[in-house]
Amino acid sequence: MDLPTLEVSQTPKEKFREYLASGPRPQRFTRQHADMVDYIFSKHNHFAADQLIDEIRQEGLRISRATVYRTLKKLVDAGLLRELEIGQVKYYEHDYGYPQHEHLVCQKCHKMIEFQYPGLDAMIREVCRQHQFQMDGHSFVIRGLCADCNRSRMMKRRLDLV
Amino acid sequence: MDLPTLEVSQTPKEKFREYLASGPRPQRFTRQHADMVDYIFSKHNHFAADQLIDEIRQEGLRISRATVYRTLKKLVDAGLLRELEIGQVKYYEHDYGYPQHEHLVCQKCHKMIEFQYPGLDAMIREVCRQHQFQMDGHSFVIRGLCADCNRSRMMKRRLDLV
DNA sequence: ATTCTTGCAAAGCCTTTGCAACTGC
DNA sequence: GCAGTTGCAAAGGCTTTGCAAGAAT
Repeated sequence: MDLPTLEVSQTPKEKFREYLASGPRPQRFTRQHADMVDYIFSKHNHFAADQLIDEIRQEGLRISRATVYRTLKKLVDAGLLRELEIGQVKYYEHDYGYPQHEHLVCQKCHKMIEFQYPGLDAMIREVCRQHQFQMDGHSFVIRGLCADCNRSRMMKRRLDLV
Repeated sequence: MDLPTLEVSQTPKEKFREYLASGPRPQRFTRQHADMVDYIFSKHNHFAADQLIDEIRQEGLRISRATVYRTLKKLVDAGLLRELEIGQVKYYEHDYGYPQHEHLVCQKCHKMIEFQYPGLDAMIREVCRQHQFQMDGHSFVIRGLCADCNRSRMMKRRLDLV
């Protein structure tokens, strides 16, 4: 978490419960839902489903793989999580209470660095207007080497030349 | 192909052959390689591996699924194709002789609309500089409904209200 | 002749799904 | 009690890989 969090009036759990209850066919709020929201909003920023499953198990919580996948989808619909597609894998991060941003992804250490760029939002809206395109979302990822990995590669190269 | 093509001095096939021949371990230029480059640069702009396999078959060319995947990877390394990751699937498009651009992807008809935005490149470089990030590439996709699909949805909604 | 490439089928990875048992409301 | 949820295991979609046979240089 690099960026400042926003003020929010409800806890994530309350918001999820509300989302589930509303709608034409109310959905139920289960123990598994509660455990997942509690865990996710106590820690993470970026995570893949598989990582989450491992960590949840280590925490002693019992939720099946299928339920984790199903609940992640609901959390995205509820506006609590954002879904990022990086490589072939879906990653998730907090959406509720956290500002929109883009990512630099290190191809070596897989670190994800968040950034915001002032003009980006206006740019996106302008492009959509020009093409009469009704935007639903976007993904913007810059791949490469982070400062640390780049530095260590430089070091290695210097040593190799000796 | 919406954007103007660039002047290039070599044919894609020549460029691929050259790429394969150079390097510490020269690779071979096979009939399958030639057929794929010929086919891809005679037609497509955007395509997934599976589409390509179907079309290649219909054209009467015989190349196995494994070889298509392996050759696509080489074509990307050679700088002839760019790889786009959209959803869980990899798409490919011409890189050689075609300018850098971004995509609007319609979630209904899966149309891909290309766009260029003047300030984008400078923006990316600026962000990388700030984070001392050594960029290798980027992907920028805006999801939503294209003008056509949006229009037809409007129509339908209007009819539903009658 | 040597080394790289092909084709096949099998495995891999991540994610989704059918179904019977279960549980929130 | 009714409808939605869980867990399991199996299937799904896309991509990669091991290996023996084949082809380019």
